Amino acid sequence: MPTERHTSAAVEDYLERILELINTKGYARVVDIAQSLKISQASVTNMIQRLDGEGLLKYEKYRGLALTTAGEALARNITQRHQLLTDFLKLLGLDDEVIYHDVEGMEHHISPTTLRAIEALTQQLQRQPALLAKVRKQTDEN
Amino acid sequence: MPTERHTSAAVEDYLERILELINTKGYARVVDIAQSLKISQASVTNMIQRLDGEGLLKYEKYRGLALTTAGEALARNITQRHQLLTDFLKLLGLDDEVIYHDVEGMEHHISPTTLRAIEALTQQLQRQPALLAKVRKQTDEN
DNA sequence: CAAGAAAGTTAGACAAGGCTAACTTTCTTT
DNA sequence: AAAGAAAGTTAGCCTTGTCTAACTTTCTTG
Repeated sequence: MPTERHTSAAVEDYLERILELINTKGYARVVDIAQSLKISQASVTNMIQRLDGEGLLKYEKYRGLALTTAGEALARNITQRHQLLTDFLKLLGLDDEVIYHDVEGMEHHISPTTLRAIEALTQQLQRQPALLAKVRKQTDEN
Repeated sequence: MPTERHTSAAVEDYLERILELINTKGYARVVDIAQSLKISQASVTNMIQRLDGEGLLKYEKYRGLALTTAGEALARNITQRHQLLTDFLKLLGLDDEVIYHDVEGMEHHISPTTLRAIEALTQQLQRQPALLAKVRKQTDEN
């Protein structure tokens, strides 16, 4: 049985970006992760070593890294949360910048149950363009 | 012009609880705040002194504290975010426990714009019991 | 293929926010 | 009003996650 993970927001952010880099560039170098998260390379090296210790990725000094099964599962999970929340907020007609910022903050604090509910809601809302129009209008008022 | 506040999640949590205590008991003692946030009294004393320094509350050693205008404004703002998010999730039929947990995490990361949109959505959804029923059913499926 | 550039690492510092233990002040109770 | 209880404070420590500066390894390129 997979033992319980108690991942911090920071760890989730790292894994999310690493997966994204691997998916888009094929690999994730320290320098890329640092740029993507807007933190120093030193900080990345540090965290990478910790994540290796925690079995979330395999790391070879000066060489490179790859997510383990556990790490990838976690990364995919976060990515899914990110995507679902983004889809939901997009539906409400919010700016991409605002969406990105808020999702980045909220994604670490949403439980599976709530996520499911929002997924269901998003699905239903997609069939209610009139209702969505009202929401958008009301939001933009002022 | 009120200078920009860059309050941490921790600061927001303190202010929120302090306002809640004042509203329900009429005052907020260190021991109450500690119990409410499930942290030690020492930590509370520490933070209280910091918040006094930042002008968010007025504090007299061994005596008591009161929110300043700025502190109360902030506290009300957080409380509003909390309430709005709670109302929204309640509509989706989620458990109180889940709602509480998720709101507690998310409330610190939601921008005014997104909050407005969710407020508008909540309002519209209240007139769509059939849609909400579908969402709830879909959420509970397995 | 050697030297400079780029990437990666290490060491040491720092801020936030939490803790415990020990001490002080205030409150309560007799 | 004195003593014990409750509340509050201080000091010192810890963890997380960040940083800069200095150093090492790897890559690139003439």
